[in-house]
Amino acid sequence: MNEHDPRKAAGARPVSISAVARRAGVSIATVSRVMNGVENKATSETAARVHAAVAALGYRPQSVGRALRQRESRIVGVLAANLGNPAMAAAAASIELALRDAGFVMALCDTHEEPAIQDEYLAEMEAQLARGIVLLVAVPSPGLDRLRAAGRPLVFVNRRDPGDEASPFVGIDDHAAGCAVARHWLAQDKRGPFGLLHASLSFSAGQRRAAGFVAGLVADGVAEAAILRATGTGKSHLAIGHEGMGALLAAPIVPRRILCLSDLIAYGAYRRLTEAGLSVPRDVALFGFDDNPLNAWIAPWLSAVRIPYDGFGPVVVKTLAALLDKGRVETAFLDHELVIRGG
Amino acid sequence: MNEHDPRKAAGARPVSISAVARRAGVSIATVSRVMNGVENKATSETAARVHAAVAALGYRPQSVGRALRQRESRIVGVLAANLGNPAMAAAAASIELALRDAGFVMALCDTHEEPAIQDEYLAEMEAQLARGIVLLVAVPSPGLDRLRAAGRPLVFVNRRDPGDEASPFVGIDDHAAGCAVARHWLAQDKRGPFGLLHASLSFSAGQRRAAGFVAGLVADGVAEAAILRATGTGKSHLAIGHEGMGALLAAPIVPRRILCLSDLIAYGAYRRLTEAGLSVPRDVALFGFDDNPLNAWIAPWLSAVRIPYDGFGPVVVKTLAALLDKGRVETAFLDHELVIRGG
DNA sequence: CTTATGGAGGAAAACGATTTCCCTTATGCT
DNA sequence: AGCATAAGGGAAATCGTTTTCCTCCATAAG
Repeated sequence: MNEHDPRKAAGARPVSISAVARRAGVSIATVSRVMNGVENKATSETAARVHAAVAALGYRPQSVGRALRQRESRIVGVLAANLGNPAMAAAAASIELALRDAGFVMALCDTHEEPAIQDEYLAEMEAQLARGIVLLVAVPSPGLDRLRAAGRPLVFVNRRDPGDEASPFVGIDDHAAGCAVARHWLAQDKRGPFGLLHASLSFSAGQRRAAGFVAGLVADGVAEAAILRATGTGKSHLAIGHEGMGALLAAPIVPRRILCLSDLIAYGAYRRLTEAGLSVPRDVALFGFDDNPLNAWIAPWLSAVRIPYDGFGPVVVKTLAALLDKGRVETAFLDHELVIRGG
Repeated sequence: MNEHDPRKAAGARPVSISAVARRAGVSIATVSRVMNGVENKATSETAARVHAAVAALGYRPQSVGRALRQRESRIVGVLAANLGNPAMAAAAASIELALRDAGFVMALCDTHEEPAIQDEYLAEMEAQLARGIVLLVAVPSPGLDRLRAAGRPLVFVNRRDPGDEASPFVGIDDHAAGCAVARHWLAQDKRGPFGLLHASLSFSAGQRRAAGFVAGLVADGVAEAAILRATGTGKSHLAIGHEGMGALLAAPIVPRRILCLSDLIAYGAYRRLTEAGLSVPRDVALFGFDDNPLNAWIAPWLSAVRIPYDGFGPVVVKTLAALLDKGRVETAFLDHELVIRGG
């Protein structure tokens, strides 16, 4: 109702706790205690006066003051490997929401899967006294080793800690998911060859997905030789899929069913197939991993293992909270789902 | 070469400036000055001792201390409307890179185009003493009005400040871009009707794009009545495109060329057309806006106005720097480009 | 020989919050 | 009455920096 903005009247400086204390006629200690809901430290009458002053001045505590004193800020760093991947963006959005609900503030970064950039951000998060760090697909790096050794709260999402598989982790059971794809295809037709397109297999997620897929096929009698693997160069999964698909096309018998260890790899493969005049999924069926939200709209030709990124947030925060409050290391597995499209 | 991590030996507390000072045998003031490169305040010999101590202890200044003293942190808040849109994710990535080069730290948030969430983040950025705030597609909100009135450094990207068109802005010339699409289509065939699918037109970007498109058509003799507009409900551009396309399909004559004011709207329209058994672009041609990086891989049926998000970063930072250093309000227009696909 | 001048560096005061000691007062119990 | 206890609240220390004074010393100019 009052159109006058108190913050402007207060001058260039933002309203500080001492201004509130002065206006309420109490000490800054009392204001602090009321703001933080400390019990038995203020009569309801005093608290009301403080709240009135806070409202009148539009006071909001500055995070830096608190962070300095407590040697800990409310920031939680989220280091994502590639925000250009809609699946990761979805995961980040979900995590952000959950963090905010829990009273944290997300600082989101894109590491481009570069150890140097990851280290840069890890150091920056330390400098900001971040409460914890969430690594949405981590790469090995010296800084990561340092923080792990120092016992800082780290939560790994989607890809396990490359330095210690026992670190807190949130993700799906990659082996089971790979296996499920194999079973799904075998239920249709047991004849190979099958294709497997992957990026670097030096990380846990890819390894497990591939291993599960192969294990699933082999368990049902498919020969190892009937599983053709290919990859590409560089960091872009799109380019890797494109290049890897080129390699598969050069095989004596081109696989008619190809598992791509990420949606982006599948996109690359799709383009390569289109360039070769082949139709997806009529000539070649592709199976992706992630099932990012756009697939339903523009990739009706792509089946995929759906990773429930939308639901990651609460689980990540719960895992982080367990680490912070009780020092307990938790690993949470979420359920995947096969989304079958096309045909 | 030394495997012993100095930070662990220092105990739980991170290395502080006083530890460095002690080790170097100087005062903390001198350490601070050396770290900040203050001239004429230390002999090269003293500076060398300080640097040696910094290296030995692995010291990195804590941002909170500095922020508290200077009443300003190195954080720049980037509030994006929707990170699920790959175009925005690309813009955010570019901005992040440029900010880092300039010595800032990005804190990225997703406002979901909700005024309440945007305000929440604006307030949080204030509490963090953010150096500036970049709004990657802003919505009107009380908090935004407050910050603008307080003269805080705000840079608007892609969509102008809904409260003041004169605020610093980085984006393309939307009117010219809309006009360019019209001319492109008229050069092929002047017969209508034409379609226009849009989300809310209460914001500058959409308004200008639509106005430019219509102006371009009308200027070449197309009747206003031959331009069919449609939209949908809700916030999701995907759903809006889907629903709006449904409306256009109900028209007496279905437009064979439809401009969608964002790629996501085009995706929604694509799905609706596919559901109706129509082929894109054979039966209906779609033109999008943004041309997000995935289009080249999986949307070969979509022509689009390419907005050079990859190049936004340096321009945004330059605009922000002009605002911070010289208090100068700049508006930067980047060149768009028509990307023609399919057919 | 005095007196500016400027380089080198230390002591201490901020910055805005939280938190630890205190001190006062009121209440309940013997 | 005497005393323990607890509630209510203030003064001041503290967190890690930056920055303002200030001092000391060497050199150059007069």
